Amino acid sequence: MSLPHALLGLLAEQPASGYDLLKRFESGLAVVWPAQKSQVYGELAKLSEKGLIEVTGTGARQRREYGITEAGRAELRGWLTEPGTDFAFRSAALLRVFFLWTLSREEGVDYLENFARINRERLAALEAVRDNAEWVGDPVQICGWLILEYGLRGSTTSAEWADWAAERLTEHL
Amino acid sequence: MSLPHALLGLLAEQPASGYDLLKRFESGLAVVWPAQKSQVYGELAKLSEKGLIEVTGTGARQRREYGITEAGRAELRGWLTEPGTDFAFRSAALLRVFFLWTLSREEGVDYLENFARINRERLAALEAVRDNAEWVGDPVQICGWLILEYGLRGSTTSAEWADWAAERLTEHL
DNA sequence: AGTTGCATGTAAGGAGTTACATGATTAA
DNA sequence: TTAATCATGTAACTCCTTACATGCAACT
Repeated sequence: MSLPHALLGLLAEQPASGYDLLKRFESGLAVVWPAQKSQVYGELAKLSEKGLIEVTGTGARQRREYGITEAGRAELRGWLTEPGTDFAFRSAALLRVFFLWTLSREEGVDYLENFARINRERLAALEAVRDNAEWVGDPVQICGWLILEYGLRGSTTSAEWADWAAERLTEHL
Repeated sequence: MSLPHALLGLLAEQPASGYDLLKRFESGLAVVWPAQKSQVYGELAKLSEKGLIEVTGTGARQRREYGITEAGRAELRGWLTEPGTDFAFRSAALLRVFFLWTLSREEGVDYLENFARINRERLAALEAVRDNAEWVGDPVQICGWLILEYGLRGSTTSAEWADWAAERLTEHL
């Protein structure tokens, strides 16, 4: 159950509407946790029912702004500090690699080269984010910076691995 | 839609029962794509209805063995070669990092140190797999080996990043 | 006779995706 | 007045998880 906690985390920083939250997902959070609008609006309703967030104001175009409650902050804290934390991750792109032996060598190598290319594109995009940001050093931004660095290191590692894997496939298949 | 394709991929290698497939998920595939038994049995029924797999034999204890059909191989091939491939991944562990600023410095550092520890444990487990395996070099095993190497590199990168991130948090928060 | 491992599922519910649907406000 | 953007949702469906449920076979 991560989406509700992601919303609580964003609202812990400042009040926001569903629309605002969706934009903040797209620019940043979506890299590690994508979310659809129907799901965000649905979760906001549930969180509100549970008293973890509350409507703090309304605006033009039936805008409804939510803020986190004390109960919400406690829930967020629990999620961040509980010991049995979920480290599972899923990647369809890696799953495919298990089955590359069913293709020809050329097709397999193509797949891995594409894998490398996608990761280099992502790396370039993240470098642009890093270079264009103004680093003021508030705690929120620092955590974003940590994730950004993870992205930089991770896409580099992935791209290099895919190059290596393409060579191994060429050699051994 | 990855689970049905994962099953097709495993059956492309050799016929197997739901039980067999579950064991093969646990030892290997589950790292990139976890699956529950209820889901596997359910998917097998669906794939069979669609004609992508078929019952190839029965055994003791109502064992039912499935094999992939030609239509199934075509479907698998399509999934592996289609251009608009899904590179999204989800990680609750990284999502949490976005919100470490809501904790104290000590708690944040604890989280990252635990992150590093988990990755070093995983690394050790993968090294054991690598060192205990007999490498005969058939195509199926080579693809497994590529994934294993991804795991080794990825957990190393993740552990080193977490060390680095813990230092940054200590310095800047 | 009892335990372990093999083998298959159902039921219920929550998480996530895709498509559809509506309406208000602002700027060109 | 038209288009873009802001803003909120519902409906239908699939995917995934957890808990429950059953029974056979082999070994001790």
